[in-house]
Amino acid sequence: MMPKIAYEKRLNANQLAAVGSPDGPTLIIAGAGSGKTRTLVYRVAWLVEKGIPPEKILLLTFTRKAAQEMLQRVEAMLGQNCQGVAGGTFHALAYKILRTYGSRIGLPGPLSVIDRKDSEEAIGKLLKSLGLGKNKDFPDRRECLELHSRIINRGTPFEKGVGLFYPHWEPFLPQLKALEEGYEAFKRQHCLLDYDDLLRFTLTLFTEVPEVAETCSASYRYVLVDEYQDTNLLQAEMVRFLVQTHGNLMVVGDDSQSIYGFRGAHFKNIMDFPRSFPRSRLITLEENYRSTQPILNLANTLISFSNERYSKCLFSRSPQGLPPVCVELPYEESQSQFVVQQLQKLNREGMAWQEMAVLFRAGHHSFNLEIALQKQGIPFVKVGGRRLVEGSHIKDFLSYLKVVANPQDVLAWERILRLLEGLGPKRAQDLIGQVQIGTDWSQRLSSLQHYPRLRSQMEPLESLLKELTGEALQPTQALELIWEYYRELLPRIYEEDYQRRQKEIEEIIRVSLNYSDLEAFLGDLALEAYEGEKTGEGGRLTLSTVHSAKGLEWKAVFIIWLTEGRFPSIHALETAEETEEERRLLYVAVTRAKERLFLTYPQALSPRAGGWQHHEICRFLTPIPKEILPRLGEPTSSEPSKKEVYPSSDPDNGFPVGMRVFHPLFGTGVIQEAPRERKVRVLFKRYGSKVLHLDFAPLEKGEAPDARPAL
DNA sequence: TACGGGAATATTTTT
DNA sequence: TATTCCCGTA
Repeated sequence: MMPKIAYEKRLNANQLAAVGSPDGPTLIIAGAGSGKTRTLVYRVAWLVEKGIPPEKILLLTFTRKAAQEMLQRVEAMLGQNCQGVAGGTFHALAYKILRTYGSRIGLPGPLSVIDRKDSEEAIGKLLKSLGLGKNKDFPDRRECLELHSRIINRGTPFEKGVGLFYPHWEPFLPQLKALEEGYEAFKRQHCLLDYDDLLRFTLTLFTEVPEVAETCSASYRYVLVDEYQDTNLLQAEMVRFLVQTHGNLMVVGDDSQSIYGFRGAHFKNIMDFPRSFPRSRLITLEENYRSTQPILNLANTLISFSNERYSKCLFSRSPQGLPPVCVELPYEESQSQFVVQQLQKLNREGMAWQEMAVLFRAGHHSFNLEIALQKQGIPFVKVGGRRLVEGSHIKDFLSYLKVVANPQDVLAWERILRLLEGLGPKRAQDLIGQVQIGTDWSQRLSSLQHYPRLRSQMEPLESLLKELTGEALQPTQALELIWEYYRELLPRIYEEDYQRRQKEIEEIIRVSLNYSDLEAFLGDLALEAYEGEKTGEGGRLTLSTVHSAKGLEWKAVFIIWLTEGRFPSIHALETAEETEEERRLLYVAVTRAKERLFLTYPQALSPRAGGWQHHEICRFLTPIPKEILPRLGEPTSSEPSKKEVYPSSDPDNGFPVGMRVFHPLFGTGVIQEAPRERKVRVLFKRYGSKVLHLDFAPLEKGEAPDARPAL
């Protein structure tokens, strides 16, 4: 059969080599913008054209959306349906496998995936029952979960992990250990899996039941993995099992874009590929089709200061272009103003909103800008940061469905119960108890009849649950029944903004239309693997965290908040390794831009600390020559005098021992001692004790900071 | 016990 | 900004 696609005309030599790779392992090192996605798309098309049944191809991507988009492109090229191609994230695949074979390792169904909020909830309960809840020095539930997850994803034994990653919590080791065991027991007892469990148990399954691994592997003939630099050890192991029967593996990645170290990813994975898979082919894609040369010059310079060795130097076909600029501004407000002005200017010059993006290190860095955009009526979507399914109204709403899918899910039961008026944490806890609420829920609920206030609320709830469990319903049908019940409660709970929340619930119902299987629906929601709003929806500016911007591109890109402590994040500077990852993160951000790139930073932090804190420009930009990165904006001379910021110069610096202080980056802490002038030792709950220069303001109750200087 | 209201507090990144 | 904490009241 004549191939429909003229591969030679549409691909460069290296891309072509990759697309036509013979069987066996292949590693593709693909620089930013080098047509990595394009190559994968053509590879899938090529395989299908060669007669490989689509369902024998497994495409593992970082998000479900990425997989969907690639497959759409394949279909467009071939004019042929490729829905059979298995695509999605490692976590989604793991969940599918565990639902099928989990019973082989003592995980009989139903299995519910719990998200981070649920995990925190569970840990919070345990903290309380272990009597650790009120100890202020003990890590809170969020911190406990972070510790737990980090240790699992690094594959470290528990005790060692605590000492290694969280030495200042080592005194609590026995309690932490008890908590850890309690958490594992809790999940197992109630058939709950957290994100880490999905990968962990899949590996356990593959290891302990080899024939399952073999079956899974044999159901595919070609495995393709995108963003391989961001896989962790567990995921790499999973891949190894999945290709064991055929060895046909193609991974694509870029060591310079490894930005998920906090999740245990290490670019060592990609470096070790040739050793793990002997006789593998290596193909490098260096030609950049995305950005102009001035932007690439910045990217190349940026990464050249890295301590680690990188092999690539990006070069472009479009040498012409405006240089990127770095703009210093006095305050956050001025930064927002500047960005808005430039956006409007570009838009007037003919650039559509969807061709532009603003990127930042952390979700909340865009708050101020969002307000400014709203004022100006600039349409935008925000990606990353807060998640739809983590809203408490969504969680409440879905709880009714969750208990149908998994009657053991006490987290969902508790939510349902607590929505009843007159039923608080205590009674909910009593009802649920330590035992499984399980199938006898109706009996338990009827015990509520004793409380007069609750009696009238019981009837609707019971009949809802009966309807839901009565006959097998489609997810959408079930949700509509629930909505009938829940829509009454919504305005009562969220008086202010229940309309926004109502819209979000309707969005969830819309998503459910694509599903006929309850578990799959809930799983995809928890794994963020559903198709949200249609992609390519027109006319909106994108605001995104850098992490969520991975793999995407825009004509004009703004990167904001390039100050020490924000970008790079103060939380990521403990080790040189973390700092290097921040550098790569900036590299990723910079390489998103096709034509225009603006880097901005305000010189002062928000005035919340009671004074204006002078802030340094991001360390990665300091050594960049002006020819590569021109600087705009005058350094402001309005640095506040020490007297304005620090109210007194008492012998103890005005910071007496025991006083609570607020540091804009470390949060609140307590002064332990003031050993020298202008130096204090402060104990921060989260970061332990630190000696700091007096560069922050005391926390004065009730006293608002001075009015902001006019811009 | 539940719950309202006001204050405190936390904000890295994602599955 | 938005959740979580804490306390007084019913």
